[in-house]
Amino acid sequence: MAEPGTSQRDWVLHVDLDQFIAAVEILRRPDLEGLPVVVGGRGDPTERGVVSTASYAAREFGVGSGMPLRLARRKCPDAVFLPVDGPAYDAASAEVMAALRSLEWGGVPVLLEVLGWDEAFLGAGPGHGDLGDPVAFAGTIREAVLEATGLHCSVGIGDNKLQAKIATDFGKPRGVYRISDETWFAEMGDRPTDALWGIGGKTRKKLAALGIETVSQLATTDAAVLAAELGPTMGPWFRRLGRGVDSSPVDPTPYVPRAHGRETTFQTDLDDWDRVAAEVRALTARVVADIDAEGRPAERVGIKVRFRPFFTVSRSLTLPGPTNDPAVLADAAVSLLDRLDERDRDRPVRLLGVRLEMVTPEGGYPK
DNA sequence: TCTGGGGTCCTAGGACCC
DNA sequence: TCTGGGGTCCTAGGACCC
Repeated sequence: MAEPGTSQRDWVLHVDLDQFIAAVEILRRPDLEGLPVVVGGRGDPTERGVVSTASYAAREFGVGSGMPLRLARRKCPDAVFLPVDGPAYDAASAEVMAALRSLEWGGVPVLLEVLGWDEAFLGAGPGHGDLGDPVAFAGTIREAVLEATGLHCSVGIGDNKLQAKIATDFGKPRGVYRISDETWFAEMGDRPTDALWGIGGKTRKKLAALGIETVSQLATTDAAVLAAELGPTMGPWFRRLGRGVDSSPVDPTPYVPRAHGRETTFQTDLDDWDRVAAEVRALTARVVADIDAEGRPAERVGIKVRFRPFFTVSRSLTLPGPTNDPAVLADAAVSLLDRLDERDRDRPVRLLGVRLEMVTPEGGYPK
C-alpha cells in the first residue's frame, strides 16, 4: 500500500503493439520479415479499400494507415498486399491481453483497460505495495509480451492516461517513454493542438480560427471562451487536454457495447433500388446475428447511405418496442430508405450501413 | 489518391408537455 | 400581437478513435 502521508504516486502505463496487424501477418509468414507489407481491404490494391496497417518497411515509402490501397500501390508497387483477417487479430490480441493481465505490479495484479485490438492501459491495483521504477516495469512488460506472443510493443508512462497514451508514440518502435506533470509543457507545449488525444483536424482548425495553435495556447485560453465557442462539455475538456490533465481512472470493467452495425462499400456503385433494399435486408440480418450474440434486443434502427461521389446521409428511428425479430428489423431498416430526400434517390449508392442500438443492459452500463 | 469498417460521444433543433 | 420558461425525447449530423 502506498504509505499515507507520503508523496508516493501512481503511474499509468499505456501499451501499444508495434505495427500490430502487419506484425501478426509477418509472424505467420516469417518470409515477409523486413519487407514492405500492406494489410487492407481484401488485399487487392486495385480495389476500393484503405490501408489498415503498413509495416515499417512499407512506411519508408510513404504508405500509412487510412491511405487508399490504390495510392499505396502507386507509392510502393513491390509491397506485399494482404487482406484484413479479423479473426487472426482477435486471437493474437487475446494472447497479448492475457499476457498483460497476468502481470503483477507492486505485489498485486495490474488493472488492465483494453482499447481495441492492440492497446491497453495498465494501472496499479488496489492495495499495491512499492511500485518501483516504472521504466523498469515497462521493460518487464515489453519482455512479457514478446515472450508470450512474439510481438513487439512500446510503452508510455504518465501521471495519467492522457500522458501515458501520448508518451507511447514518442517511444515507438520497441521503446519506452515517460511524460509527467513536470515535463508536460516541455514535451507538448509547442506542439500543434491535434497532437492531443481527442483533438483531430477539424477541431485543430476551429481552434486555429480563434488564434489557438499550440498546446500551451490552448492550456491558457479562458475556459468560458472555449465553452462558448466549442460547447459546454467539449470546450472545457479541450482545455484540460491542453494542460495534460486527465482524472479518468484505469477501468478494467469489461466493455459492453451500446450498438452494433455493419456497412459495406460496394466495388461498383448501386443504381437499382430493389438491389439497395435487398442489401439493406442482408446487412440487417448480419447485425441481428451480432446483437443476438449480445443477448439484448434493439430499440433503435439506423441506416447510412453514401452516395456518389462521397456524400453521406443517415436516417434512424426508435422502434415501438425492443425486438430482435429479423423481419421486423429488416422492414424498419428498409422503411428508412423512404425517408431519403427525393433528389438523392437517383444518385448511385457507394455504401450502405445498418446499425442497431440495443437496450441498456440490466443494471446499466459500467462507469 | 476518389477516400474501410467498427465503434463512441456531443450538439443542435424541433416536438411536445407542463 | 412582439411573443414564459424548463425539461425530455427524437432525429441528423459531426468529430474522433482504433
